[in-house]
Amino acid sequence: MSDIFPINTDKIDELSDFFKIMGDSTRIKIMLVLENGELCVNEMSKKLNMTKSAISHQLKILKNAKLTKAQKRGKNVFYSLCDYHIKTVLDMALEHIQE
Amino acid sequence: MSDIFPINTDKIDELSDFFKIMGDSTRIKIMLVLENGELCVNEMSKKLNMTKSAISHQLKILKNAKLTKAQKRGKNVFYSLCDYHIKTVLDMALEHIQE
DNA sequence: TTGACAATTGAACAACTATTCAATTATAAT
DNA sequence: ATTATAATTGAATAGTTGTTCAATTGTCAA
Repeated sequence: MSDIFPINTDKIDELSDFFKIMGDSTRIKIMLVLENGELCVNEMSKKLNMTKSAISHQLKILKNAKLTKAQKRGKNVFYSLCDYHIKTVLDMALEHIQE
Repeated sequence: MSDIFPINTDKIDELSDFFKIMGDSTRIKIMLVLENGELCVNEMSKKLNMTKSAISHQLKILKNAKLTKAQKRGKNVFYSLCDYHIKTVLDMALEHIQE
């Protein structure tokens, strides 16, 4: 099957996995509030009006996907975006939906 | 909640819905084989080694999302990508995962 | 040490999704 | 008309996923 594709099956899975992670409004919101700089779980929880647990679960997914990184300081864990590249993808997609 | 975001909640839902549709390997494969030009369901079914039914179900989703369009000629229905813009998003995401 | 706050964790539940299967529609050829 | 091929459809199933809830861990202050 791989001969008909310009990219192989593994890459396709990586691609769809990446989009799967982007395909959740809670995770999108988290990434958007992190665009202005790092935030702890508590602050995100308030800004997004969701439980800390729900946020934490999604942060774990984002961290595993290397989209966010965490830094513990005192009682708090501060999260930030892993790389700025992700903003380009978000902007690209935004451009697409509002054409 | 909308005041903390640069974009409103409806746009966020549109964004995540878009990524949800991209977040499936079958649909990614379909879009990739369509990059070289239109194909009918039968041809896609053979190229992707999947049943026509499975392909057809996913094509319906892609069509509803205006990512593909259909044109009936004789017994066949030929599908093609709606706009070239989607290729840019795919390439962008590919760049992201292989950095 | 005790109490309060921050964050994580795992189980449970409900909601959603992709594929399969069988049946159906539609077109073309004999 | 009948047969064969192309495609769609809906129901059913199995698998996945996001949130809630309760319990737990870790840290700081009194």
